Order: sequence, then structure tokens, then C-alpha cells
Amino acid sequence: MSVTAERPLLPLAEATSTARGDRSPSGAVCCAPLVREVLDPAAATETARAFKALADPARLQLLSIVAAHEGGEACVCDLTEPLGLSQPTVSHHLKILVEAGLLVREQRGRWAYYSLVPAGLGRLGALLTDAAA
Amino acid sequence: MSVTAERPLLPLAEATSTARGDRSPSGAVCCAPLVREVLDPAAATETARAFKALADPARLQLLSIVAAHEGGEACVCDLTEPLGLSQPTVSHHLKILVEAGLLVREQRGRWAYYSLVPAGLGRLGALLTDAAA
DNA sequence: ACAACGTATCCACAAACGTCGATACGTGGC
DNA sequence: GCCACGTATCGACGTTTGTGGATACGTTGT
Repeated sequence: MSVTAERPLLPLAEATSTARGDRSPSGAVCCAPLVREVLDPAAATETARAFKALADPARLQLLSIVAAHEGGEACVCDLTEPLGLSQPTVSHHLKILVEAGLLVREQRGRWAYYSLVPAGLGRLGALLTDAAA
Repeated sequence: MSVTAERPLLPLAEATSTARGDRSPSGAVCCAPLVREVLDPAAATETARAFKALADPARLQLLSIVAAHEGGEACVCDLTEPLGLSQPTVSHHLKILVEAGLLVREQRGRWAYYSLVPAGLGRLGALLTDAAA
């Protein structure tokens, strides 16, 4: 469905300073029933899908090879051989990367050229570095 | 095995300026057999495993909840209820996050407290932002 | 020592994923 | 028009992954 998500994505809610039951070792008061700010399941699913695109060795190599090409673009035929995968498999991975907003496809002549989307990588990267701060 | 990887991870090799056959539309010279600099499969697999830890909604929510807690730590009992998952499943996800170097586990009393590892998030984030540059 | 509690491990199962061969689609050259 | 070529889609298969129930482990309190 080619999300091209433009959302906060993992805001990592800051601490709700609501005091949540002491953790005295005597009782079962450990688990305060307070509903704190949590990344809602919908956003979590969407963010997970973005990272899932990066969670495969073949796709990481694809990004690497595409980035290594002059012009930052490569056609499928440039990618099948160094990966040792069949052409349908490579096309499958490329489609996933495009749907994740990490690559763009441009049909030029008989060939389909794929190139990086820096903003896509950047968004996911910032998401993690912000959480690390 | 708890990798706690300390490696380059997706260097996204810069362009090898070796001229790679022209792409004249007449012949099949499109696919130059040149072996350019590619993220080797071993590194790709390891990097993929790191991102795989982030490629699940439940685990993203776990990170979010842990980060939301004061002190940046939470025990398993704090996590099962807001996620709506069973305790074994939550423990399973936490283990994966620990092995990925994104969480640390500290057994204190009867409870096991999990807290973020900013460096872990930061490493993965920098990896993407560097590639986006 | 025993019991209670929080957590981790084991096992099984359904769903999702990566892979490839066969095939269909789109483009360019004849 | 037809054919050749590059790429995408389809169908099927084996593997991996997420999930929960049952159970074992470690710690604390009696």
C-alpha cells in the first residue's frame, strides 16, 4: 500500500511523573494499574514495518550496493549477481524497500533504476538517536 | 550468545569510481561483472539481526514503556498488562532486546528491571543517519 | 525447610517470511 | 506485427518468528 509514512513514529513518551505505588517487597503492589503513555499499537505496527525492511541481510546489501553506484542508482541486473539471489527474489526485496520509503524506482528505457531516499533513512535514524538522547 | 556487537555495521561503501561498461541500449552490456565494494554477508547478517530486534510492534512498545518509566526502568510485571501479551511472551521479547544490546537486565530482589541502553539505540541510529548523508 | 511470588525456559502451533521456478507484463528493436 | 530483453507477479515450499500454556528456576518471607 506504499505507506510513505509521515508520522511521529515511536515518540518514546517522556516519563509520566505520576507516582505509581511503592515497590515494598511485602505485597503485590508492584504492578500499578496506571495506564501511562505508551506507543499505541497502530503506530508501533507501522514503525515495526519500517524497521522490518531493514531487518534482512539481502536488503541491507541492496542498499549498500545502490549507494555505492555512481549516481546512487542501480538496475536489478546489477544486483542479482553480487547477492547470489535469483532475479524474482531481488525484485521482491526491492519492492519492500520501496514500500518502506527507503528506495525509489524509476523506469528508464527497458531498465528499472533504484536509488536511495536519504530522507527515509534519516527519519528512521533520527527516531533512534532521539530515543537514545 | 549475546553479541553486543562492536563493529562498523553497514559502512555503505562509497562509490568505486571504476568505470563499469556503458549502458548503451543496444547490447546486454548493462550488467558489468565488476565486483564492487559490497557490505559483506556476515556484516549484513549481523546488522540485520540488530534491526530485527526493532522490527516488532511489541518490542517497540516495550522500549517505549521502559523509557517512559521514571528511572528508565521497569519490571516484567509492568509490561505484560499494557501490551496485552502473556508473561512468557514478554520475557521472550525482552530477551531479544537485551541480546540486541538495546536493554539491560538487572535483577534486584525478586524482580528483574529492564532499562534502555542509549548507546545501543544511538549506534543503530547513527548508522542510518550516516547512510542518509 | 517450606511456601509464595516473579521470572525464565521448554514445547507446540499458527502465521509470516525468504526463496526460487514458471510465467506474465512492459519496453525497445526488427 | 513479431521477437528479444529486463523486470514484476504468481504459486509453492521450507524456514523463521510470535505466541501462550505448562513448568522449572531463583529469591524472599515464614
